Amino acid sequence: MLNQSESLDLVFQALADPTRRVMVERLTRGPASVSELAQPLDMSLPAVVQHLQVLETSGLVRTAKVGRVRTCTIDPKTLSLAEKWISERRALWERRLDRLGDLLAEEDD
Amino acid sequence: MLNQSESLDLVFQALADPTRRVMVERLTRGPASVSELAQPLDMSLPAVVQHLQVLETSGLVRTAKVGRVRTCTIDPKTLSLAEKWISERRALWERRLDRLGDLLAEEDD
DNA sequence: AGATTGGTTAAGCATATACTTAAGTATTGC
DNA sequence: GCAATACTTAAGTATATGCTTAACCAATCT
Repeated sequence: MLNQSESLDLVFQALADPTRRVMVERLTRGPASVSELAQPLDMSLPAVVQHLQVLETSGLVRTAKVGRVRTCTIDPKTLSLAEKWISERRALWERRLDRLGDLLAEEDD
Repeated sequence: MLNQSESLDLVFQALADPTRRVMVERLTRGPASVSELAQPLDMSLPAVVQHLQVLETSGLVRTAKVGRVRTCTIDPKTLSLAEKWISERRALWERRLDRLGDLLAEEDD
């Protein structure tokens, strides 16, 4: 099992590549096979599969092979993990700015 | 000027490192100098500065030097950029699941 | 059965990342 | 002025990342 920080490492690392984000975008429109994912991408199939593995070990994507075709889907829980980390920091920062505003207002009294 | 995709590359890449996330967390509690940022971190000062540079070129952090001390603050706009990308994908995926649910419900008629 | 499709494995390579130590440069305090 | 503080610069290194090509395997189609 991975701890929270290691998971975030993997998710943000996975999202840091434009090819992988294109793959994620494609998958938000529904499941796809490996070759469907590869079709718009300008690189070899093994390269696509390597990106797919990064997405899979990050937890962002789940895959299952039926016959000879591997079907890929998004796992939105992992996407939320990253979203939550960011929104919490932003909230903290904004609360701080509010407190700062209050302090300045008090000083005007 | 950077395009949207390149910005996202840099932001997610910046957030993919636990040391840098700790630095961001520290900065959400208010501005800090380089040595204050370095203090809880178990690495050399140049290493911290290198991380700081990654955060700065990603746009997540802004710094300004006054006298001999460099003060660092968060730029929440960049944090929102990443948050927005994720939430949009998640929304898209959830809408898709809803439509799928509707379709299945119709089939029951 | 033989060819095609869809994906996998392995090996190699160029560049990027995450550090390190050593030495240097401006402020600032005494 | 001299020392301490707060970085800064440079150079080196080990590991990771993002590809490539070549060869392989296992379902499916004809």
